[in-house]
Amino acid sequence: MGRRKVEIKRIENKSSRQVTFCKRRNGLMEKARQLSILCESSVALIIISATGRLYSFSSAWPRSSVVMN
Amino acid sequence: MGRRKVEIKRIENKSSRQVTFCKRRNGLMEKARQLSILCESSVALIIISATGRLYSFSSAWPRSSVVMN
DNA sequence: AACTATTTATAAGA
DNA sequence: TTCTTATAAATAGTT
Repeated sequence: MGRRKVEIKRIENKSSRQVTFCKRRNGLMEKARQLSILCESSVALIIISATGRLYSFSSAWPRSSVVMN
Repeated sequence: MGRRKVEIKRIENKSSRQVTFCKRRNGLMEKARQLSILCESSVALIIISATGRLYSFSSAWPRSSVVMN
């Protein structure tokens, strides 16, 4: 969704790769949030950047879907 | 993204909630895959439906980002 | 960091 | 229900 259609392969240019990472990471987190709310589902998302930084999202995790031992 | 703008709140109608779950779940998984490839990042995604069915995606998880004990 | 042209996702409809 | 299409949303390249 942009000025050009992009192939899904590693973005070679470092700075545009970082910009894309930031934009798409935010987009993915928001979509995860929306899915959990719209469809009352549980969603967990973990992203680790190439530089080792961690980003995560988790909806509430209903106790009924978790087996307690 | 559709014929109408939708509010982000639980979809009351059961069948349209299921249809939306299927569409958005697929969309989210695909976006997760794209992010991991485009930006050489590690992405893990877990989705559990209201009926308890589990769906997941995980990119390759580089050994260098995992601490082995 | 903000903008906008364009692509992509998807809500309704067929 | 599987396919279509109008429209909303995301985002690639630009400023």
